[in-house]
Amino acid sequence: MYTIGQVAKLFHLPISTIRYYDKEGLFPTLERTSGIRKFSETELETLRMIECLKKSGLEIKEIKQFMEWCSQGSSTYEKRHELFLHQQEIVEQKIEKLEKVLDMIRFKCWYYEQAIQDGNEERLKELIPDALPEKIKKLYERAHEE
Amino acid sequence: MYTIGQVAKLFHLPISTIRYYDKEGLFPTLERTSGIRKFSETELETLRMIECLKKSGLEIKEIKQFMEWCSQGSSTYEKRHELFLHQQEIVEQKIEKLEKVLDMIRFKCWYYEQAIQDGNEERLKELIPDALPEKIKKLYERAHEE
DNA sequence: ATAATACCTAAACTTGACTTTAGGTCAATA
DNA sequence: TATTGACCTAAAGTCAAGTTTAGGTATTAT
Repeated sequence: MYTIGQVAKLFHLPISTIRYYDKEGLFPTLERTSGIRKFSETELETLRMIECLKKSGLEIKEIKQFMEWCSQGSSTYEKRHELFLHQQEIVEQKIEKLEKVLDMIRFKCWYYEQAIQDGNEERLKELIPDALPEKIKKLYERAHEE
Repeated sequence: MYTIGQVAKLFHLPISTIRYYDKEGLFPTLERTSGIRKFSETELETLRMIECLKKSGLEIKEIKQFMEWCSQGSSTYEKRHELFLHQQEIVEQKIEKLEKVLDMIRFKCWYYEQAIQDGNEERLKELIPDALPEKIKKLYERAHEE
């Protein structure tokens, strides 16, 4: 069993955030002794899930929905499974988009390295887009497609 | 040259968002004819940069700073280069974190498949963490490390 | 005994990134 | 001629996700 302060340290979160999550109903089975929250292993796993689902793009409300399903038992296994299947796709798409962002950034890194060497952008402007070195051209194209 | 409406369509953005970016100073060289904004290729590339930098986690203020550097010419090449080097790291870290999130999600997908088959979580609870199948155990551990 | 800590609540405040509203100009179409 | 459509502004409103404030309790350290 952990107090809110201990949990805050474990997860590097402000206490106020954990209270806020509780107020929003994210710990449906959280117990208290004379008003004071007692966090068990269940709540720690819940917090891990909250962090995971938040990073995957869910809102607090939606996470609350999921936590409600959890406390409804075996009848919601299908729903929970579908949620994760869906979030899997979402996160895979997020990663793909970030890979594209990374190509744009890599292109710009190269661009400014050249600009620093040249002292201006005259030569570079001539190169774009067709006369770029092969590797750089690929970055440029992936970053500019659509 | 494009009107704001054309740009909005090209980028699938609401007109109000583009006006907002302009108000925040994100198009330092944008020209107008009798009050009406005229977007050139420069502004389109700026918009691509805005989207890229936003996805990499920069705030509008910071993007504005970058745009100011752009209009200050060659004296800011170094700063701009450093910004991209830094954002490259940030985005690489973001991707790593999302890979970890993905492991948690994959674990949960497997978990609920099992729970659906079993009709309950009894057997599963016994398996965690040591008696999990090798592949699943790896997902579980990566998702729970730290 | 008093002061410092760790906990509690309700309610107001903050922040960033937009979006909406209310009002107006100008050109073209019915 | 009137109304429709595309543009404009300033200012207010919205939304999520916290954070801060103001006030209170209970336990422990000096």
